[in-house]
Amino acid sequence: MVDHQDIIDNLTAHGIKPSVQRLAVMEYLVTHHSHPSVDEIYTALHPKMPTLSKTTVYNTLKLFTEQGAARQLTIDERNVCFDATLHEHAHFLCKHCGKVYDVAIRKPQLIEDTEVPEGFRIDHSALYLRGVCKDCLLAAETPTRQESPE
Amino acid sequence: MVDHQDIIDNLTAHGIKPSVQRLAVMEYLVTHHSHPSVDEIYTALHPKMPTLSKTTVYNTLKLFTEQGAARQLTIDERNVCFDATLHEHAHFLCKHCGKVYDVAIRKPQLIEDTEVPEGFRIDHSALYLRGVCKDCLLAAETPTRQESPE
DNA sequence: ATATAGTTTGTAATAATTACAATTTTGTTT
DNA sequence: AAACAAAATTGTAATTATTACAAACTATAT
Repeated sequence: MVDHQDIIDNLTAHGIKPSVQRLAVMEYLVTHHSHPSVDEIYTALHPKMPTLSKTTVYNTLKLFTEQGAARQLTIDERNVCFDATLHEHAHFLCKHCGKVYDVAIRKPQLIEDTEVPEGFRIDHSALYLRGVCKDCLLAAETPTRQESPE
Repeated sequence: MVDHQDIIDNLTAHGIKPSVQRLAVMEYLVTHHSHPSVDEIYTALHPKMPTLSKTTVYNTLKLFTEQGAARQLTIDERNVCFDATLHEHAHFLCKHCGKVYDVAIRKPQLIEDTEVPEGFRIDHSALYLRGVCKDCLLAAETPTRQESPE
């Protein structure tokens, strides 16, 4: 459903020259909402682009983040991951399977709920939730019915 | 102002046996609200406890987190850091100096502002803000009055 | 005093990320 | 279209955070 030209326009609109590698990374981001890590993106793209370097993936995602074309998530302490969905939303990390889910925010502007000290400039906010996702809860329940709460 | 016995009681209340090393780490946490990293804690304690191992600091903070005696923050992508303040509050990372500040939350229960999917279990939420702190803004303004907004 | 479990330690291994110089590609000027 | 300059990509090496793990140590119970 994602038009190639849309991706080019998206990059261009963020002041990013649409090279083949950058297009590939952005295309991966907009077609996979799994909040991939650098390694995940590299591993997925490498077979079709054997000359792609992991450094390029790092460089590209850094550029995307700086130019506001993607968001860097630090919800998972093991590695950062990325999201090209730009509207305000929260993220949920399942501590069991490690998946990161998007969660809609009812009332935008979370910052207004905080008492940010006078004189501080806020550029960005992130709401991270942790717990166990539905799939993992069901899977844990079914087989033995013997599970620790953590 | 923090009584040694209070720290012992705090650990015990969380089911943690108060060894010398664990006491030292917890004491550091409750007397330093800088949201220290493992390395910061290790470097601070090592001179007075030359046999202390960095692995022990890792083990100890992992134990604290698991037992609910401390929180692990993933706001800074460079390394995780820790906080022994347990009441609900947000964190602010200054992208210039790297300091992490506590920020009070006006209305608790941020989770209620999100549309968490049916069947998910949420154990924890974290609100992370990023920007530039007052000190860094002032410092950037004074000398030249020539600053890029980022 | 001995056995046992729990804790700490140091080292080695792993994994994520960054630095950097060489190469390739792209764009521009002649 | 050749020559040049700038930008982007690549591969390797270095750095850093974290984890694995076995040995040494400590505390506790018998």
